[in-house]
Amino acid sequence: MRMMRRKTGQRGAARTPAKTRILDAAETLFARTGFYGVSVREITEAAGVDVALVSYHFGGKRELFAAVFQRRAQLLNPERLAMLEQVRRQALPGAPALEDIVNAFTYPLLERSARGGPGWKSYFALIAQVNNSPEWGPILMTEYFDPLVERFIAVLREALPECDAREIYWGYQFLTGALTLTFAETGRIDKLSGGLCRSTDLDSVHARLAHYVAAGFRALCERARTESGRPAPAARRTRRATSGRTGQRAAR
Amino acid sequence: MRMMRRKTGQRGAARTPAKTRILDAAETLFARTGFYGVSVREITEAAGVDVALVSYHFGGKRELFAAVFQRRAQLLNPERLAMLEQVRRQALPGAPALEDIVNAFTYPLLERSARGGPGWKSYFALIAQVNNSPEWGPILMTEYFDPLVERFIAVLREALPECDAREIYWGYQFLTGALTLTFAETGRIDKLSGGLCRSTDLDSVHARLAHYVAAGFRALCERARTESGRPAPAARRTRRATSGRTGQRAAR
DNA sequence: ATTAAATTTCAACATTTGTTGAAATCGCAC
DNA sequence: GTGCGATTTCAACAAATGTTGAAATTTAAT
Repeated sequence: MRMMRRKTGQRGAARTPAKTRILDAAETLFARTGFYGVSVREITEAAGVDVALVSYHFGGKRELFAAVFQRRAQLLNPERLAMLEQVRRQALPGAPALEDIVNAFTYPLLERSARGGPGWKSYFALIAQVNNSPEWGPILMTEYFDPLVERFIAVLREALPECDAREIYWGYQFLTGALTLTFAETGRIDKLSGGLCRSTDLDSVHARLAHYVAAGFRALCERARTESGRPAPAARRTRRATSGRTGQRAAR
Repeated sequence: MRMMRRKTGQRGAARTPAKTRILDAAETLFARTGFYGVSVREITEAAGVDVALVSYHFGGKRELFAAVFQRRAQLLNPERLAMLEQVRRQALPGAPALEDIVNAFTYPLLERSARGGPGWKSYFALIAQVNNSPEWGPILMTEYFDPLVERFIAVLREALPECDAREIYWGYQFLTGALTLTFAETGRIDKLSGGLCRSTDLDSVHARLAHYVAAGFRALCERARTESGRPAPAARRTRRATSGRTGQRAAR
């Protein structure tokens, strides 16, 4: 006889499969207190599922952690890549504006975190922690995001052809740092600003980050062009602060 | 009867007190795998000290964590504040350059992480994690750093008098994100750049970050000034990407 | 040398940790 | 229904968790 549909539906019901429920619960809890801050039992209880199923479905706690990380990455990255290529295509025969490149990098993330539901929100909070973790960062971020990042950096280089590659890498690093801290949504900016800004207001971030970062990139390239004379490690100078000469403006 | 000298050291020696050794070991290990990733026993074994001493000297594991966090913060912040005031004084009767303000914020940190010894390095890696943790960030960062941050933001506002305060708060948030990810030293930029950039090369960061951030701040203020007409949440726009008009340069 | 306080040691505590096998149950093609 | 593989349950494992109280030791002032 014909089986009924499947999925969550009413009646015979067949609720979401255990594997998915575990991933969902793990996502939430890992985002809250990190890998070691949650026990397998807490996860399975939150998922309404037996403890042993973690080993059965994933092999172990670490593999579950990686699975959580991978699940949404593989949804996200193709979309980001497509957006990047679209931006690139539209700018032909020239290179796209820096703002547009950065935007293709950040927009799919900000959009899902803002309006994709609580699962996405947890996921990005988790990324914020992993990205800043010496233990997990080099493993998970590298494995699941670096191929995409390399493509982005290539396009950035096209858009800044006379710029030393190192400036681009550092500029990208500053970008990720700013972006991931935003995802952490610790509420610190709320307190600092007395409620004027809200961590959860990712539209505000979307309106600002690309401008901020693009200007930063340009400043780095400019600096490299004009200051190439002095190697500029600085760090000795007890008295004068470093700056370049670009900044006197406000003091005049 | 007379006991022999002490223990390890030769002569009167008086090796570092247990409390300090615990803090040192905890700093290293917490930085590596976070609060839950290390047991009290691992810490005390690394410190060469009995387990019970953590409870005796600090009260418990959580209090130890906070103590680690506080120890160097109280060394750091007065110095940063002094540098900020010095920068401010030198610029009178005008306001300091943005680069100099940012530099007063970051230089004491970068300098210690680069040349202050392994303890400082661990400390900043720990900060990177705490700053991006929804669990600890709002507690520890706020308590130990926000008074200082408020002063910095006040000076930033002096330097950008016509700029909406919100731009400054967001600009600051992007700055901390970029800075703390740098402290994490995950080695990701090393792989990405094929060895061209090194996470540990904080002099490179020092030479770049202030320029990047200062340019970012200016771009935010400029955006607020010119785009105030459209509320600019965007997020719809399928075609045109955001950019301003500044970015065409490379495409020409 | 005597004393009292501060520090360190030791052993044990009740929980909780991740993982595992064997049994039970389910889904579904025959 | 029968049978079979996939999934779930249950109970238990050894190891590790943070904390504590009592005893031993060290430290420093008298």
